[in-house]
Amino acid sequence: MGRKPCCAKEGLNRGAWTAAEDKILTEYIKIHGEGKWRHLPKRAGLKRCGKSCRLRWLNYLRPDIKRGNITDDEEDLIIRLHTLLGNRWSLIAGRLPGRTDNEIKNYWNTNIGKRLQNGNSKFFTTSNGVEPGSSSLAGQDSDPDPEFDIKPPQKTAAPCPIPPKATRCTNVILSQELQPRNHTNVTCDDEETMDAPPFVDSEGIVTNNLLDFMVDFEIDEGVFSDLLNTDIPEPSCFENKVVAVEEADSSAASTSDEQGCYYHLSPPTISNNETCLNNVSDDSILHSPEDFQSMSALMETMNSIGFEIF
DNA sequence: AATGAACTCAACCGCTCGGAA
DNA sequence: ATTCCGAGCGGTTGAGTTCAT
Repeated sequence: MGRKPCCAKEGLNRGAWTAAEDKILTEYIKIHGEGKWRHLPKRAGLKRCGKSCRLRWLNYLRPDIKRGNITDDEEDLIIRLHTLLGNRWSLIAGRLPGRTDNEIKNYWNTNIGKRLQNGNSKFFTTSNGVEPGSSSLAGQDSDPDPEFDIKPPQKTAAPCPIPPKATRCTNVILSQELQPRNHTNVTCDDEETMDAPPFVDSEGIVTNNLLDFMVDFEIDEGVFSDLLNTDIPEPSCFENKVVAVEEADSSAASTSDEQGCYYHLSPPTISNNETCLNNVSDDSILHSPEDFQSMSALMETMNSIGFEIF
């Protein structure tokens, strides 16, 4: 016996909204504001469930909704953020003013996802600037260029560096050569870093290399999604160099508190030394378009929240 | 022109989370 | 500590539209 659908009540309208219903809902929200969705239909005189009203308002009627095609810039940003965040559409939508999570989700599923399945995207570029599989968007059916054997983000099983739900981000590793100044949310923890667990890369290979040139910071009570939306008042206080984000092996965390929520901002490759960091924008250190994809996505995101990237 | 396939996207569904009681 | 409820999220559905034959 499953749960009753919220619109199961007899007499409620379902399906496409009429112009009249839109008008009623818009007028009501203009006067009374958003919220109390469950009671809204009755009070507004709509034969809809609250959930349906909420969705209609958020995805279609809101005045700040941006209509029209997704621009190239927006698409690039969607791809970058998806690389970073996975299918967290609302979070992605939050970075694209006027776009809704539903719209982005649909766009991804019908455009970008499909294109990536063919190993082809405007976003991925080679070191010489040539578009991988540059057969263009129109050439969706063409075979992917083996040189750019991009593994597209899987619909469900992709090992996204960020888990599906917002997770506390307890540790951020930044470049050592630049010391942070005081900030309310960030504390430097050099001593602990020296005793920090070895870095474990995505292949499960343990190395201490990163600790040679990384400093560990703790973000108190930080949640990664919050971090992405944070307005950092004094970006210069960080003066850091962030390269990429990678989930460390949670089993390497020293306390149970840290397990399952332990992240490193790290270079895309762990085999290089400090020069890797300094030359991170040099494509030569990137081993695959995938590296470029994830790194660029992170760089842009971190840059947008005030981190200095080089 | 007719028809079926493919595509798009608004809407729905089930689930989770967080706050209030 | 537990339960309830409102709200929000991501996955899925299906009606309408466009495209190909």
